Amino acid sequence: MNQSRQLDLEQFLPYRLSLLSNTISQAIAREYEARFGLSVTEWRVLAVLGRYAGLSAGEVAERTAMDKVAVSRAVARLLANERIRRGVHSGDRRRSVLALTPKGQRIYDQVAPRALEYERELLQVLDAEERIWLERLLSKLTGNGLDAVRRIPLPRAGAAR
Amino acid sequence: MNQSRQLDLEQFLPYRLSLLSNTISQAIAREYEARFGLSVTEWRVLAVLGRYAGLSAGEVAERTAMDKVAVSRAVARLLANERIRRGVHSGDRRRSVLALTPKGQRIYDQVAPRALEYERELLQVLDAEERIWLERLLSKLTGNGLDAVRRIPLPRAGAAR
DNA sequence: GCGTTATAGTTTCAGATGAAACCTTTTGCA
DNA sequence: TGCAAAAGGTTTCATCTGAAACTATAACGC
Repeated sequence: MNQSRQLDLEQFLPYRLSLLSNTISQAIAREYEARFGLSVTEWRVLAVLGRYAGLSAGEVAERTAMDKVAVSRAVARLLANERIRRGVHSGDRRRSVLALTPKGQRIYDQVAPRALEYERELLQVLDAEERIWLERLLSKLTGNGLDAVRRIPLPRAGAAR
Repeated sequence: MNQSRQLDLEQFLPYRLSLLSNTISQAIAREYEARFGLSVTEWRVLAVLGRYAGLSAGEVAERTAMDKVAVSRAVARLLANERIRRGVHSGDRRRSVLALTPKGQRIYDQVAPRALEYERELLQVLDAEERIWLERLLSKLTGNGLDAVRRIPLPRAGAAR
């Protein structure tokens, strides 16, 4: 990256990651929106429920790394479109129990293979060895890397406001 | 990644990238905001101008991968706080000529090393070989990978709306 | 039991965002 | 020249977003 010292945005790791990630996400999001009227948040909820029916809103939030407000809103829209249904947990009436409707299932069945195709296409520019490294680097950065970043202390104020 | 077929959000490359990128960005953004009252967009503009004084708004947009609306707003706020100044290009009065003020420069001088520290901290969990691969993978994915994704054709409608 | 605290989820409010419309200056060209 | 089209930026509008406040239910401590 930067051979350290001067900061160059184009070379700055967080910036590069953000650029890569946003470009990919937007390309996919555009298609979800155009074909199914699905936002990214709705798509994530759908994807998780397609795999694990019966989750509560909170559990969906965990698995999608969305906050509960975002989940609540995505769920509301999916319900309005009858793509999911909501029941109440027996034994805890605060908890919801979410699952795809047949309509939601049909959308999921179309969207999921599409998503995998995007992934395949992206990975296709990498050879086998590179893919292994990618997996390894992603895991390491997501695990230890994020922990390290989170441990960085805020420096003493010095407010240059 | 997915050994293909079933879609599992946690294993899905675009999702993992987005998660990693957002977590890092948010950690840094929180500090910019707390210490300098800088949003990410403002910070990006500042970073680019700290390195290349005299750019126009459009040139800033290119280098930061922000759209011109976002740049316009970030510039407006930075101007209001007297962190940058704006001149008019001699010979093209549509064009702006942006540069840091001394105040902006002082902030840049504090923020830039901090940004590099975040990057260092993140990279610290990787050994030398891994860093080389990271560089290589990022370049490849950002170049060919994104091209490949962009080439994916939209499938015939089939609207399951 | 019964008040206090915690948890699941929704709503509100205020700020951020992107697309499209807009204004101004410049460019291309008949 | 003079006018249509393009380019640099800004504003508007409708939507999205997160934090904090709020509602309803459940769990805890006595």
